[in-house]
Amino acid sequence: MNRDIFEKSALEAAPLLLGKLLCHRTPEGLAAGMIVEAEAYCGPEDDAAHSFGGRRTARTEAMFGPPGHAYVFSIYGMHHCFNVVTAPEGAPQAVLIRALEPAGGTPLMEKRRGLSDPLLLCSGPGKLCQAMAIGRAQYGLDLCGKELFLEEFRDFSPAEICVSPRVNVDYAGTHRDRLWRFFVKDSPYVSKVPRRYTSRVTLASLR
DNA sequence: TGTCCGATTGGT
DNA sequence: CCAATCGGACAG
Repeated sequence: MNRDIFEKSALEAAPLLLGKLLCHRTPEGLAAGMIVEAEAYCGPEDDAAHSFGGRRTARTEAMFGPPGHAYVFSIYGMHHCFNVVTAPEGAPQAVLIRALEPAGGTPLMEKRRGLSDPLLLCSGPGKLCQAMAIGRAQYGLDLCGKELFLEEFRDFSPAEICVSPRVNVDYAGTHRDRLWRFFVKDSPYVSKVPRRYTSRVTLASLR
């Protein structure tokens, strides 16, 4: 995929990433899934972002780097989350990929997840990292490279994209209720159907 | 070094 | 609702 989409702000890039294929080539084989859910983390001003206040540490370093690279972090001592770094270098923004619709290498995903229900393979940020074998080793990888990369797949019209508040960021202050989660309308592969959500509205109204 | 806690998941 | 389980952030 062309890098220009990654140069946009996280808020602009998140909905555009829906419908793209996330692919991971490993010695075990190729696994791929279509992105159906993503959240924007908007940088220093965003209370929910790891880069809030400009926090720059070994963990968040990738977010400060050039766009189109992987920001992977571990959580709860047992899961990983995968983000696409967006915005120009120096602007620590990222898009959390929250769910995929399996699209290739499904047997490999089933083996890694230890289950076969396609609805449960990648319906959550931790689940998709396990299914795709994304972990510490993929931290910082260039997503325009040959190992972990995105590909054009299909497009969704604004009418097919819904928004809701982000998941599990109640700790965040003023940005807790921002409608910065984007997902494909009626997709059974979304991590969880939010209580409240609306059809996508204009970018301006999201701010 | 010590303490605290989470952008989750799976089971009650 | 709740526990699992540990790397990372930060205070001292």
